[in-house]
Amino acid sequence: MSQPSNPRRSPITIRDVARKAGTSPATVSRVLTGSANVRAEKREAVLRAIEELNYTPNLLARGLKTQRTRILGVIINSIQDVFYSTVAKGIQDVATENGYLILIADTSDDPDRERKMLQLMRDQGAEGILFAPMGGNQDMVEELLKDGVALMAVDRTLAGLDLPAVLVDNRQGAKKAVRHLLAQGYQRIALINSHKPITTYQEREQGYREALEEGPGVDERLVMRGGAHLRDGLTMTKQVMQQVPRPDALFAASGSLALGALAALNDLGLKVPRDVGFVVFDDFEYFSILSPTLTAVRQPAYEMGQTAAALLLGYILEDKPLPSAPTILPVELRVRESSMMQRR
Amino acid sequence: MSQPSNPRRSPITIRDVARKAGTSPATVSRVLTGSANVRAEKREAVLRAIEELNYTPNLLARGLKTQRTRILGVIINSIQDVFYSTVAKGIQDVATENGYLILIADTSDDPDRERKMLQLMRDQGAEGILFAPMGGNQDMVEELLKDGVALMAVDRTLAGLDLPAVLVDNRQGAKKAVRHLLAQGYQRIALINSHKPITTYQEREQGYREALEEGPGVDERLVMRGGAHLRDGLTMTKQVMQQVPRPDALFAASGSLALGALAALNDLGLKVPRDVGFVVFDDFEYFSILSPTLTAVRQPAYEMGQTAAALLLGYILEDKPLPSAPTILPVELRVRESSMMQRR
DNA sequence: AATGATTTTGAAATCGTTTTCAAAACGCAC
DNA sequence: GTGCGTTTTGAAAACGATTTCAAAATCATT
Repeated sequence: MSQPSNPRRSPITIRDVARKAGTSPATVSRVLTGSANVRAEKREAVLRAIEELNYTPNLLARGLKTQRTRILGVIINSIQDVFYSTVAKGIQDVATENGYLILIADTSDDPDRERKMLQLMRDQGAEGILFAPMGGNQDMVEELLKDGVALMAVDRTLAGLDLPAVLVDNRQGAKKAVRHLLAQGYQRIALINSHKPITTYQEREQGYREALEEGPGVDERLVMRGGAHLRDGLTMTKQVMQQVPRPDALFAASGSLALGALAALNDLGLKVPRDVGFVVFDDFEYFSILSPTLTAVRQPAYEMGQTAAALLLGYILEDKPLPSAPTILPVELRVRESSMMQRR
Repeated sequence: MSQPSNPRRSPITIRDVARKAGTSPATVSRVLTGSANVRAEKREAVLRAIEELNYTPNLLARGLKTQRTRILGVIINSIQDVFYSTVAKGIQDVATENGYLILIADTSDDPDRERKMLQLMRDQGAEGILFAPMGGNQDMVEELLKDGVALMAVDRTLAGLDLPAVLVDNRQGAKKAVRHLLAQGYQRIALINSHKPITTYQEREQGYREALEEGPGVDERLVMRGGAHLRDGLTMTKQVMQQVPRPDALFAASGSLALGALAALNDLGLKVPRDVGFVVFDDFEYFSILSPTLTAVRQPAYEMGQTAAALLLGYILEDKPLPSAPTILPVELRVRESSMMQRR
């Protein structure tokens, strides 16, 4: 590996400031951090020198010494996904409010990548890490927790570990959605879900089941599980629509699955909501300008990021204990056209 | 500020490894970095010790000494914006390929925030910074360039500085869009644009003008400029639609402006494309499932991030010179229903 | 076996901060 | 002016790595 010759960091250090201000680095540090009092005139000399030299402290050096890097790590499935990028935005906003910067990485739901990123962020000195675990790394997570690394699960969690977490009420959200379809008069409600062992999908399915059990009961032939991509939603939907009698409504457990499902219905020449009612978990902005507009479960993504970051920073900065039970945020059903049964 | 007592970083250091392997830190460092040869048996002892102690080097310490932090900064307008998060994804992918992690921050197009973030990332040891400048900080950017900080503009740039940049061909894209409308038979094509002094908007307007000058000429009353938000698109559209004779087509200079414009047309009871033709700069995934589907200029966002990061890392890691002229990526017009004039 | 050339090694300096710790300066009372 | 208690200060030791430099060990050659 060649030794690159190009950039040099700002060469001015705390010694330069000290020299110019006619004092020692120790004193400069004291005015920098306010950790002890320094005589007014000296303080001003230092401040002046800082100003004139345009000095800013090297945060790496400071971090090395103090363990306070003011960096938080964020690991999510995909940064392009608007749900997660909204969560990230929430995290970022409270982070910068506290002078923190965020390292971000996505995993594409690959456990090895998650592992690598957890390690890397820790080594880079992140004071805390917020992540949406996809399972498969419980051993490492446990290890990290034991080592005292400030960890916080967002959106998803890991069963069996007492990992601090901020989640949304997936079960309740799904329940609301399905109850709503039932109330509209739909009877045979299919679930388009992912089979991935991720808590969100599992909880949504649970909610679906609970709602149906209050009424007509669950027909296992209508419970579909597959990949998490659009194309998976498409194939599952085509398949489930072959049942006789045909399902008269669909509950899609995620936005991508929903888009696939809609494409499938379109291919099959079925109209929403006339032929099939439709509700989706997760509300994208444009669902309200599609036609038909889509009934959806809205998740408080931004708030989730905010509260997760606030709790973690409270722990890091003020030693506030992290809640031992997950914080669960309520979701909201946004009723739109796609679930409005038209009586014939 | 209270001294928090909670976490401790992994307490095992290179000395521990050295001790366990019966050698010195220097040698451990040598096997860690491969910077010099060490006798096979010793190397193995070291490797074994590393393994057993589960040691990973403290990257802060390393970065302090070597200036090589393996961190890149990314500063964009909004991380929730799918265009920018796609750019970020492109950056991230080549970053992690090279063992780099990215610090990310958004600015909401606030110059002060941009300033602060540039400074912060530099102080945190970012080896390079990719950003989409909104103007207003040329002084600082110039300063940073002079200090030898590896900077790279993405999507937008600053005139007058020779700032390395990777951009898309906004002018050509707009030109294609407007030419297409003209070819479809539309005559009075209005522009819904932002007045912000950001290069992308300016170039798009330029392309619009150039295309019209090839044909019917520019009618200044049809050139609207306002804020960049959905609501601004809405008001501008309502306003421009009062002209007599009414515009028969709209070119929206951004996705948000387009959504506002569509809402306005809807309010006015005008149908696309029957009453007004419609093209938008920037293609969102769902434009192809709206009805009507929207004709749009697709920008290679992911590729833009990739090339920008690749160029910057080439410079940082291999001393490859940065191109002195901006790299300009081609865009593509995706023709869909909204621009299809129906002959009556 | 002795010599010199070459590799391999470890002690110590360094990166730029913060933080002890003990000395210096100050304030106040007599 | 002396003495004593406080503040204010700077020298030096961290933090955890890498790198220089010279000594020690190895190898090759005779």
